[in-house]
Formats: sequence, structure tokens, C-alpha cells
Amino acid sequence: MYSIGDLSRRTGVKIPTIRYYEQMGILKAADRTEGNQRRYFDEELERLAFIRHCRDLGLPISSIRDLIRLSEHPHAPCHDADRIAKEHLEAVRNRIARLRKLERELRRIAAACDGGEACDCNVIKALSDHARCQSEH
Amino acid sequence: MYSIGDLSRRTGVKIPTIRYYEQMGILKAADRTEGNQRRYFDEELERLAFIRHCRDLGLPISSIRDLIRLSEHPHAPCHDADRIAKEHLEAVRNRIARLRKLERELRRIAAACDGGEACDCNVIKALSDHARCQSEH
DNA sequence: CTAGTTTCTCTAGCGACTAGAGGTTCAAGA
DNA sequence: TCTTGAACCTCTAGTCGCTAGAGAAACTAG
Repeated sequence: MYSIGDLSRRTGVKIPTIRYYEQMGILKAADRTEGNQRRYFDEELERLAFIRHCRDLGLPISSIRDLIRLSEHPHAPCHDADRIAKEHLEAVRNRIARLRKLERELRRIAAACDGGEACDCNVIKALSDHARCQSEH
Repeated sequence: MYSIGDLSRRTGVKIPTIRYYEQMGILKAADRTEGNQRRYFDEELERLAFIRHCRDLGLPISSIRDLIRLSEHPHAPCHDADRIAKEHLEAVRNRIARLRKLERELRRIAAACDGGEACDCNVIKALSDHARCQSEH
């Protein structure tokens, strides 16, 4: 049996965040002591680890909610879970592609400073001037 | 002389966003008509393009504010502008590195579905199980 | 002059937390 | 058993960068 602090230490999820997940309905409301404090079991520990893992992977809470609902209806086709993961993979790939363009751009800009004064600072000029970009963003 | 709608069409920045930038102090308060409507000149058009470009590159508004303040004090050393760009480049590189790890992970997870039922769906299992990850995140 | 578009301000909402106030409960040591 | 201090409770508000909507006023073309 874990207090919310135990759960927090074991999962690395901060206490207010645990309460927030409960409020969002992805972590079920814990049993309480006589004095109204939350007490958790291994089941919640596992679910919180699942949530944490999903969040680390960048899945929004709404998708996590979908996955949990799915896993609670074990005879539904797993098609949906697969779709959620695939869609997210696609989104991550797009983000990477965009960020790499930005990286090139920033490298160009950051290389432009010759240590002078702001009035002729190439960083500021480069940031002012969209036309110099080698790729649209 | 541009209305806020003109400015919006020319820069692709939505009208409420322009007003928001004014409120945040990175776009200076425009002149007004008798009837209190904003009227802009090319100077604001350019600044908005600058802001837009910075935002596209992912710079937070606070950094943009710093850069603008800097460009308004043209005899300050451009050292700070350079630092802002370099720091941001660093942050972008870190984000890319992290996202690539996530991509590998998601690819592994998304490949795990064999079309069965949710009760033995490998996507859900993979998401439950941190230990299977090939890289920490 | 009128009708329809644009603009105004103000407030509230998004997502995923995070921080703080002010009060209560728990657990360990004396 | 009592005390003390840590941990916990709820509630509200703040973060960031917008975005949406209400209701009213101003502009512009015919």
C-alpha cells in the first residue's frame, strides 16, 4: 500500500501531477484512509508507469485515455491501439523533419556573428530576413 | 497604411495574435484612427515579420523581446544576440535527439500489432512495459 | 444612407502541468 | 499517550502562446 508520496517517488511523477491525472480520469480515484488520504496498490503503480511511459513518448492525455479504455475492453480489436501508435509515429517524424530544417537555419544564423555591435549584428539581420532562409518553415 | 486585417493578410499572423503580441510588448502599440482602430506602417510590418520568423524558429517571446531590446540599443555588443541564437540551437538539437529516440521506440511499438484483440495487443503491452525500451527517455 | 464587413475590448478556454495558501492527518520518538 | 514535524488534503491561480466568442462600435462600398 502506497501513499501518494511513495507513488511519486517510485514513478518519478510529481504529486500534483498524480492528482491531476486522477482529475483527468486516466488514473482511477484511489481508496482513502479514514483521514481522507489516498492509498494506492500495485495496480495503480503499474497504470501510472504506463501513463508516464506514454507521456514520455509524447502521447496526449486524450490518446492515453483511449488506450486505457481499449485495454479495459479486451475483446475489442486492437486495431485502434495500433492506429494511435502509428499516427503518433507519423507526427513525431514530421516534428523531427521540421526541427532539422530549423537546426540548419539556426546554425547559419548563429554562425553569422562577428563580435561587433548590435547595429550591424548579423544574427539580428538574419532573423529579420526571411528571404535568406534556405528552406521554408 | 495598413489596418490590422491588412497586416494579418500580409504576414500570415492572425489578428488576435497581432493584438496579443502588442499586449506582450514585442509589437509596439499602433497609432489609432479617430474611431480607435489600429493603423500600421511598414515599420510594424517588418517587425511583425521578424517576430513571425523568430516564432517559426521556435524562439519564445521572452527571447524575442531580448533581441528587440538589443536591436534598439545599437551600440550594445551583439554578443547577447549571438548567445540567444546559440542557446536555442542547442535546445533544438537536444529536442531532435530526444525525438529520434522516441521515433525508434514508437516504430518498435507500432510494429508489434498482429491484428488480434486488445487483451493481447502488443501495442498496449509495449506501452506498459518500460523495460523493453532500447533507450531511456 | 444603409448594409455588411471589419474592428474594438474583454473574458475565457486550450493542454499539461506547477505553485502556493491554509488547513488536516499521519507516524515516529519521548 | 503526547508531541512534533513531515506529509497530505482541497482549492485557486499561474505558466505559454495563442484562439474563440460576445457584444458593441466603426469603417466602406454601393
